[in-house]
Amino acid sequence: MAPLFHLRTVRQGSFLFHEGDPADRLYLVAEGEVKVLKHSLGGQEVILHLASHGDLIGGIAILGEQQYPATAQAQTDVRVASLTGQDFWQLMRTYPDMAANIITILLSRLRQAHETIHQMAFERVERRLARLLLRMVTRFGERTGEGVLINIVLTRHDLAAMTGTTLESASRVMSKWHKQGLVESRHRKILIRKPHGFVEIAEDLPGQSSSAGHNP
Amino acid sequence: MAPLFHLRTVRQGSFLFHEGDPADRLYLVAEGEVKVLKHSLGGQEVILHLASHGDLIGGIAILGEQQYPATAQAQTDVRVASLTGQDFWQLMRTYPDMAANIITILLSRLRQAHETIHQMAFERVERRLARLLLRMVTRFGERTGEGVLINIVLTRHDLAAMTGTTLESASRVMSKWHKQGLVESRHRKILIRKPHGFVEIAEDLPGQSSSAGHNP
DNA sequence: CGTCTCGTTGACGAAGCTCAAAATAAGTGG
DNA sequence: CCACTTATTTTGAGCTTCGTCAACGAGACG
Repeated sequence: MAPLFHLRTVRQGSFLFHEGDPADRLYLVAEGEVKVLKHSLGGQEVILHLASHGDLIGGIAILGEQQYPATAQAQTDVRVASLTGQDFWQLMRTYPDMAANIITILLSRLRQAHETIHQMAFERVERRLARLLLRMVTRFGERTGEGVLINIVLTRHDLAAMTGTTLESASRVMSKWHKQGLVESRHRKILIRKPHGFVEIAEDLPGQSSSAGHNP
Repeated sequence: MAPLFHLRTVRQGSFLFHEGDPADRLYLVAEGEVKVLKHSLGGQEVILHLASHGDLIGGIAILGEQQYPATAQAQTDVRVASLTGQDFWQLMRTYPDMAANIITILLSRLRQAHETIHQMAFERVERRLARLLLRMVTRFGERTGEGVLINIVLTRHDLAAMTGTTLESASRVMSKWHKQGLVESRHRKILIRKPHGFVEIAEDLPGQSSSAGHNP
């Protein structure tokens, strides 16, 4: 089993692979965060997935397709195991339980992707961002005296790329929320002061702020 | 093996399950087309996937989640095999090669979903529609004397739901293309007269029509 | 021939993208 | 610690795409 794997450390900001590269290997994330993204012609990006421990990246290599359809970049320092598509199948045959694991992972990812499509079709930027922050809170949130800190570096650019909008729009919304006392920025990280406020925005609860119903 | 499966025929328009239903079974499509969709509060819908022979529907049941996150509706008359999540795992254990199959299917689906997210983030309605039609051509296209017929019933509503836009916008674009002699409607089906025209729209080729470059 | 679904078209407005510029924060080397 | 450089964020103004509301036309079907 050992020889099939190839362990590697990737520094923050480095790329595991770029869209269009020959898809020869797939990666299992052991530690850290990897973002999977796609670029537009104009240089903007969408983040399709933020992978953590146990996640599969570049799975397309399993299919024997020619090229990676997306780019993978380390969001933090990362440790990964990489293997070829062939070795992957070998591994599945040897340890059938792993196949079950992979299926589970893929199903979750698919559900998440569908959720994103749904949101992009129907929900406006503000709400998409609110939902994103709530998800980030459950994944990276740490209680502090002042609120919940999302303990990962997230720039406005990242937020925009994760919600399918522009840097400017993301900034505007964050800035508005800051004025309302909902969030705070702390060294590139986001501090949520009133988690409940975001639930109100994400779902359609009244809250006590600004515009009430949108259903005239 | 036989007793694990439960074969069923579903008539066009009927539902396999609705979003929110208890997710007790998953389905393998034997014949016909099933659309997987989600509704907005306002009653609009997005089509997340159009499943054909060999496809997996309601896979979420495998995870043991409580509810289906989407709705599945027969686009044509359909034959499906259904089984419980438990039986699914049983099946995987008995026929490990099936696991490989499922992984392959899920990876393709995930790639497609990512492609959709990318398009919704960066591309405008017209181009999304053009790409959709090209995909439909490769899947359901049949050469005829007048062009390529997409041999499946697709209303403007369907087109809108598949591209994440509104019925009106889809209609406007189709109508414009009709005037340009690119498409024709034939009993709820779409006839593509100039496939190459769509490639020009989908990619960013000049063609000889309307607005040229958008990159000033 | 009436009814129903589907498609077309127009007018209007708003969300959010683009372009532009300035302000702030974060690093860096001395 | 300060001066300087670079990255990030904020904010404004104008404009475009697209969604919304509304009305009408056309085909299908009993």
